[in-house]
Amino acid sequence: MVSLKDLSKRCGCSVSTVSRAFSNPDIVKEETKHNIFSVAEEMGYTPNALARSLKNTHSQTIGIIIPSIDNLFYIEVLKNIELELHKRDYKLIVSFLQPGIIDERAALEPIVSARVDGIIIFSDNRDNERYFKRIDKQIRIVQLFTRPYDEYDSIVIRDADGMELAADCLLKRGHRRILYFGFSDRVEGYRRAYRKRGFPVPEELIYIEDRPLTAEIFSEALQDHHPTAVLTCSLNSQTAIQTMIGQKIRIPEDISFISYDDSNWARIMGITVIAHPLETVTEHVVNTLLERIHCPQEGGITPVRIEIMPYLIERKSVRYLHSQADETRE
Amino acid sequence: MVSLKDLSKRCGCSVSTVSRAFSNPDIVKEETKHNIFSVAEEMGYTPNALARSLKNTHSQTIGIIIPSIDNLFYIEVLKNIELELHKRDYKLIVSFLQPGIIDERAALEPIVSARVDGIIIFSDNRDNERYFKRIDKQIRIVQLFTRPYDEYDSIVIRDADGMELAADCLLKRGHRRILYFGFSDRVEGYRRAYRKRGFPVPEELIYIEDRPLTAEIFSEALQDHHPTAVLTCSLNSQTAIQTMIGQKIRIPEDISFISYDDSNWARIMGITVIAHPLETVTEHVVNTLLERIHCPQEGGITPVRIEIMPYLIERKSVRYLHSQADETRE
DNA sequence: TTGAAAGCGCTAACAA
DNA sequence: TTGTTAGCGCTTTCAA
Repeated sequence: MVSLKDLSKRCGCSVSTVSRAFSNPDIVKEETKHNIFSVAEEMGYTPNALARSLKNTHSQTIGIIIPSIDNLFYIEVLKNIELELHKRDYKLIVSFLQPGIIDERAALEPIVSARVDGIIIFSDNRDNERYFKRIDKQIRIVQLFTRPYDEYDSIVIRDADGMELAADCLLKRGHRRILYFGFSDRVEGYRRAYRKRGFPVPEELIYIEDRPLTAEIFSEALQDHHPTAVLTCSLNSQTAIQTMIGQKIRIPEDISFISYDDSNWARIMGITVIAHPLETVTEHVVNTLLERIHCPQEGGITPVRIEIMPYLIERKSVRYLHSQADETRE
Repeated sequence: MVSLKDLSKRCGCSVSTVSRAFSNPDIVKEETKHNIFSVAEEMGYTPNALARSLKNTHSQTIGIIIPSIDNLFYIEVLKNIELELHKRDYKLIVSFLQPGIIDERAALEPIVSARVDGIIIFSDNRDNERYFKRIDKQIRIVQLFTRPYDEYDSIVIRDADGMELAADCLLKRGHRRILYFGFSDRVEGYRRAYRKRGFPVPEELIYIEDRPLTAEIFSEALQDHHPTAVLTCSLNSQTAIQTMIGQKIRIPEDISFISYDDSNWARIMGITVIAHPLETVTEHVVNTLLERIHCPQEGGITPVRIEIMPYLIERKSVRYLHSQADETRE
């Protein structure tokens, strides 16, 4: 590939002059510069970012590690982050996790090797604490959606509050028997919604699951508790809706439904959801990371902790329950 | 960050010995090697891929450019390609296109600058032919799903054949009035299916659209033609299904439906689809690309052209139309 | 305004 | 088995 040296030969000037023409054009004579540019164009020169990065101590590259969880939101976030980084002249190295095959550590290694300027992670545990500690402080790290490490910057979503929003939306419409399938860290919002309205929390309707929900478990729960509404998280929501469709349960006529996390199918089917502000997330991630990179503060860094509030998108999956009588009739 | 030089000082040997310990361990004495490794571990050494790539002439990096079309299949492909590349010690630089903001050319530049060993593109035109021509032959290019450039390797899907599969599935079940919304390159399959069964092709039911379908257009078509079945492509499918849900049209009781391209929502809603073999695609892309990289054949390269056959996934969105009588009753 | 020279971290040919 | 040396393509002092 054509290098500065090749250009310099054809231009009859030194390599440094050619270099300056690209990286510091102001200090080189118009004429020389024009000549260099036209020769560069003619020879099809593209700067070698590898060499440049080696010399400078930044690579204009960010690494991101996407967990295997099949959440479309991650992809939206990925896309938006890449778009924003591109505008700011950063490249993105992407690595996906795969349980049992590619773990965080395996994903991290090539990224560190590539001497990225920053890394975006979604870790939900400190399993690789030792490895993380070894990553040079030069490489900035920001945690997205989770906060296992106190020492890094983080952008997280206030999921419990989001869940409260969802539960309250249902409560407000007269629902009392709301079946909950989700993570333990969010259930507090569900309980809070009941308490704030002065209703007893129906603990028997709370299913805290760390593993994906199955159609069987869901059907059983439906039969056992006769809920008027269902509130579930991401992957669980898919199982729930699929099971209900299979059983010809109409939404919202038979059962009302809110899904935590927006998705394509929820939009298509008119399911009310709790969504996350994509642009806000992107903005915070990129800003936080790049600010750290451009203004490196050695020594005691206080990690930035940004919390983002989810919001409710009302569609057509929640029915208004007028009275207790109505509820009994279900 | 700690370098080979740092290690060599602490180990009391030369930089080359340390280098060999990592890249060619067989030719360095056990003892020396062990010492080097333990010191490396202790000092937290991670090889600098930038420097290595500069010296060698490959970067173990592939670039991929994802079009803005909101097709989940691209993402699945992306994920699988990354997973496979990771296994083979390649990193992936991802760039998304954004109409009017980031075009192919803008996406390509940093990737070429990063001196990737190969590029995966989804171009559907030759708009950037001149720029492509300038990309050093050292960087291998493979086109995925489309084939605008004759001179590069390509992996494409036999979409017309896939469409024939879909149309025939409907025809077989007694449907004759199949509304088609899709791209012009696939419609031939639709026509072929009719012809093969000896039915006249209902040209009035064919809507060839290059722009996304709107709910209005779709509703009108439904009213005008009273189809018994609908056959649509990717994004059009979403509009179609959403419109039908909105109008309380039952699938398949009122109208049968097949969507070209599988998706999450299709799975959830039990929609019969034409799907693409993800693993086959991934395998071919990665193999084709890496083979080219590892066995560079200078001079007249005959581009590889791989065609992949889509397949039908039958779910529950196609109804059996027993007789003409049935059809009239619709 | 330009050039010469050193060096970023690594590899590889050559010599020892 | 190891060390010396040159060089990948670039930037950046320092000097001219």
